[in-house]
Amino acid sequence: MQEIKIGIVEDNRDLRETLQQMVENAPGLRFVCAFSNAEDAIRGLPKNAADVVLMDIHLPFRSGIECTRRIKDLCPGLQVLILTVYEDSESIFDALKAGASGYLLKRSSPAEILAAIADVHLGGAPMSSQIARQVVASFQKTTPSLEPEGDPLSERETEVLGYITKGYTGKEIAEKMHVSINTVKTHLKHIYQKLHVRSRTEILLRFRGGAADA
Amino acid sequence: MQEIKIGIVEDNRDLRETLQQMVENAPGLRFVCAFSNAEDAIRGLPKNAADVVLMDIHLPFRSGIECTRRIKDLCPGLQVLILTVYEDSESIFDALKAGASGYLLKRSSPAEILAAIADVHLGGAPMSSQIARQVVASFQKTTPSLEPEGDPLSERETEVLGYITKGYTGKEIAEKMHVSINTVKTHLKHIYQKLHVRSRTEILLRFRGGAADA
DNA sequence: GAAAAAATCATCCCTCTGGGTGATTGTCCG
DNA sequence: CGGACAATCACCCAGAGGGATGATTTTTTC
Repeated sequence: MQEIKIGIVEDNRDLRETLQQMVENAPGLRFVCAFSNAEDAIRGLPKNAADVVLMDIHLPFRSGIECTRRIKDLCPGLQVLILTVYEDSESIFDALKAGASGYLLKRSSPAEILAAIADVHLGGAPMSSQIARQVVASFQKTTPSLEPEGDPLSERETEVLGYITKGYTGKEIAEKMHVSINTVKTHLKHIYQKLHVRSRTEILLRFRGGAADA
Repeated sequence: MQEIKIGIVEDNRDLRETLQQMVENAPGLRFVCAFSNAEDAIRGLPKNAADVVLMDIHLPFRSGIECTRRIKDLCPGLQVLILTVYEDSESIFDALKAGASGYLLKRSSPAEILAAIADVHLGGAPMSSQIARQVVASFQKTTPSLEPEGDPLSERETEVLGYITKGYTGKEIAEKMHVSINTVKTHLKHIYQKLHVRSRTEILLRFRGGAADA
């Protein structure tokens, strides 16, 4: 197998050089570049054909998350491994959303770090199962309950809601349910009231992920 | 710490009894019930206050995935750990969507199985990093490229698309972008042409997950 | 049996949406 | 310079969407 080419983005000089040496001494890995800040990385990384980038999540100006987003935009094939001190769910979560493939605690042993690099290069996504759980949880929200606990939808209303979330128009729903368009509209109004929304669009937005933002 | 109460759903008698013995002999775990098919499990599990259920993914009639969905519907707090022979991405993926908290290969060592149970009970989601990667990938689709490779959206169009996916109306977008509603409509028309859709609804459906179905 | 909730349908009204057509102003590139 | 493209705006039109109000029937519940 070809050597895995490694880039490093880390503002702490000691850690950066430690990582670099670790990579240089590891069989199967080749160190190709290192940067101490996001700007340099965004400019420099596309020129160096790295396979995997170790990215500190805490960078001076632009954060590692923003940097990850930009890098993945420029080089979609490149794998980003987030380096972090704390298992701060929030930011790791954001990093994954930004396109990171996994993450690594800075206190990990060299062996763990090398294993994670190999893992990510083989198509894995190294992460603790705590984080995995959060990702899975967010993932499962693609089919959430959607009921505001106060006023349950009636059977027919639930049915209409199902069609709405699948993108059917009012007319199509009326046909499928063998009722008039007016009936569908009435159900729809009740659904809107109960879910506190004012349009199908709002339902579609709630359905699968209020987690999406820029 | 309180003992973790374990339920088992597995049609193969040998494996079921092996698992049961393993649980009974493990400190910190207590075996509470076992079922050989989905129907019994769906009826019996709610009565037994288990914390974690080991669920075979291949069950005779109703699959373990469907069973998981039902169980999670009846007992949302209960954690389901999928048991599988193969790392079949597709079905593991579906199981996670159905509400499973993680999965376990049947060929895992007793130590690994016990570790996974402890993990899931502590809020983790045990899974191989290969599966984690797939979950992350699906997760990242919340902000997909959406471009059909043929005709890239212009800068302004991309901007409008961004607002659309956040649920803004045409009028609101016009205000935010400091242009007339007509301009927004024009951009919209071009976006529809390029993405081959005919409404915001279709965009919302494409955006985040064509993976969602009943 | 009476009250409450669901399901059914209708009519009016007004706004938003999506499609068609066309026009003007830039800018970038050969 | 001239063509291509992006961005801007306007007008028209048909239809879908959403709000308000009201009515009838069935089912459920007390």
